[in-house]
Amino acid sequence: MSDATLGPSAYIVLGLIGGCGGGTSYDLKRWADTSVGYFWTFPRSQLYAEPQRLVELGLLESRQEDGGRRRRIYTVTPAGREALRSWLDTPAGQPELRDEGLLKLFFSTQATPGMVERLAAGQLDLHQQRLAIYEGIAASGHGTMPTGTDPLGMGLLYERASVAFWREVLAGQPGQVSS
Amino acid sequence: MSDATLGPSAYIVLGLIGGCGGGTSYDLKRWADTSVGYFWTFPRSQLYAEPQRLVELGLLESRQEDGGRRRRIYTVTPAGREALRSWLDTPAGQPELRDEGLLKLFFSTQATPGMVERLAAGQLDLHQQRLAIYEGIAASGHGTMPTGTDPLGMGLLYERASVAFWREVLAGQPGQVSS
DNA sequence: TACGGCATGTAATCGGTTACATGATTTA
DNA sequence: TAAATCATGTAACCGATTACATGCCGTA
Repeated sequence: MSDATLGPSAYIVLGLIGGCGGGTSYDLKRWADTSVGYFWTFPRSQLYAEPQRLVELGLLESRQEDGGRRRRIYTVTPAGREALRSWLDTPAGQPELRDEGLLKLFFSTQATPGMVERLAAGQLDLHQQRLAIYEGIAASGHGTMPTGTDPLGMGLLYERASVAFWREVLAGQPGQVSS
Repeated sequence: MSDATLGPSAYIVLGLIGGCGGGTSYDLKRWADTSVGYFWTFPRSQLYAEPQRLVELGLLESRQEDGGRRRRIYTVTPAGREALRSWLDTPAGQPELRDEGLLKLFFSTQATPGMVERLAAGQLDLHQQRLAIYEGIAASGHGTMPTGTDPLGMGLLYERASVAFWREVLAGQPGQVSS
């Protein structure tokens, strides 16, 4: 039971469905997009494949509508709830930045002149946008899910750090316009 | 040329070999472990498979030793250098946190009592260790690769933010020992 | 020359991504 | 009722991870 070899996305599905008391793959997509999707994305098709796997493992139950779209509505089984709890209690490993922008910065000595400046400007822009979104959510009180509210806090810290970092990189480049 | 559908690991290989003027898969592993590996990891076998793909694409050349271990030594071709440059000049996308610890925190309302405290303690520990490593590298002047030195700066900011964050989470939990 | 560990690779599997394809509702 | 969009899924491919398997080299 609770085969330890499930990936994080399996638990995301379990957690989302468990937290909302059941839903369809399409529901999952919408919930994810406005919550966990800010720091962990995956393609939509995953949200169709993963629940089926979980049904076969006995961690989810699916009920199919008769008429209309005949969509599948998933709910978590007791075994599923237990599997989630057990995963939650397993110590998490070291997270990785895995930032393509940093990667490019890392290899920038092999690049065309001016590349770092362009990169930094682009990254700065993206992080500022994301920061604005997070600040909006924080100001409006909360996200959509019943959750320990804190991950947003880390998001804010991370985006602020990123903005500061890329601004610094940009400032270190020759030839940037003073502003 | 320079098929735009190569993954980041392909460019890591190109960048590492390009930066060091050639080497074996084993060399790649060692270089990666002490540099880019701090924020972007992959299994060792990837460093054997990826170069072969790149040779077929004409981005790397391989020369095989005659005697001894008969290992393959890779060097970057002009086309490879060009492909790397072109990738470096492509704007990078939004990075994701993809932090399993945050994921668990996010779903912590469905967990066993005390889980958040255990999680936070574990994460705090990991981040403190990693921060100490980065500070050591920063103090000693530099890493092993000829590179734009800056990614380490982001690593420091990120680890400091993480330490602050998990400390905060821990402080918000009932029942922790005061220290 | 035997042994231990360093070094080097291959094979099989599997999750994740892209691309494709269709049906249901709504609204003009 | 036609068009547009929302919603729902499947199929095929490919990169990445795990597991397996073996060969060289220094040293005792």
